[in-house]
Amino acid sequence: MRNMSDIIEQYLKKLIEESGTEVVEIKRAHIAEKFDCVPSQLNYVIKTRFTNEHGYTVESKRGGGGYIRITKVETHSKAEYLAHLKRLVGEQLSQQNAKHIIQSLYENEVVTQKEAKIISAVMDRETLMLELPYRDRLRAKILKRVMDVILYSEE
Amino acid sequence: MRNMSDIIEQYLKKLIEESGTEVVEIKRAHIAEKFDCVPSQLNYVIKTRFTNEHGYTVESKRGGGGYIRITKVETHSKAEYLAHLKRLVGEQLSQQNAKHIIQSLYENEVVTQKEAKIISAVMDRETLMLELPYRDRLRAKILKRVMDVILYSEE
DNA sequence: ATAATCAAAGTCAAAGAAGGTCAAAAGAGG
DNA sequence: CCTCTTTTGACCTTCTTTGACTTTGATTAT
Repeated sequence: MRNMSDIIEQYLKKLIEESGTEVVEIKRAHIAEKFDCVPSQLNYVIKTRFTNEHGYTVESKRGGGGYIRITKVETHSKAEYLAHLKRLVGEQLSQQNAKHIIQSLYENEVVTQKEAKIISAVMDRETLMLELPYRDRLRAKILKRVMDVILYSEE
Repeated sequence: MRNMSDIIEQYLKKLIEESGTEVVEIKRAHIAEKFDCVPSQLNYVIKTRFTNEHGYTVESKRGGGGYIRITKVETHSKAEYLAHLKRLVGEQLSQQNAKHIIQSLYENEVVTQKEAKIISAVMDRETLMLELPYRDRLRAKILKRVMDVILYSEE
């Protein structure tokens, strides 16, 4: 094994596997001590090896009783499909195109009807009280974020 | 459970549930003693976990025979409940408060977990690339629109 | 009645306990 | 060498715990 980050990565993945639940909750300082490194190295490991793209979701809480929770998520072929749509969205997105994409998501059973309605409502130009270059940019940003959540939230 | 505040929160919620009446009345000092903490920790727990945004109302009385009464806001009529939350949102909404409200919607089974995650993602400050007075306004606008959709999209 | 006293609950700010960020320094590979 | 990745540490933000002090309500003594 080449370096600390790789070792910690393996360790965390083993923890997840052994837990049998696809979830592991750690104390940053505790792991840091175990591997004799600074706490922020954990942030580095997580940022480079447990990203959405790698198929993980990370939540955390500060303060007393704080924690970092890493969850592994399944991402079959849906990932491809969503990645494709995200590329399609690009940096700007008209309301028209947004509607089409949401319709596609619904038809492919990636979102329910209610979810589709929520997303549509959010991206309506009435809701996004902004002038035009910005509005389309925000809409693109929102839809791409939503797609990430959809992909990485199916338990 | 990770810390005292979380433990006390769970305890109080269990009390409410078990009472069957959506109300619970406690003695601050008594609970503090039970959990071996200072009385003012109860105020902290209440202020951070039993707010209006969370769907609770709190009344209290000082002096001899004093008490703290926590009431869970009735959610029998979804319309009423959503109207209440919309009023709470007002014209501006911080990310913090948005989180609380979404949590409340989830706990009251008005939205699914996936829907909650989608809505949270949309309202994240990372997503709404705007400076501060505008961002909170947009967030308020979005959440209220989403609530409308939720209300009118079922039954 | 009034005042004094006791019995709650409320407020607030400081201290403590996590985790997060960022950029500089150090290493590894080509 | 030059670039990319990893390691470190100083500083930041968020959340929790604690305690001294305040306010309010009830009771008791004058």
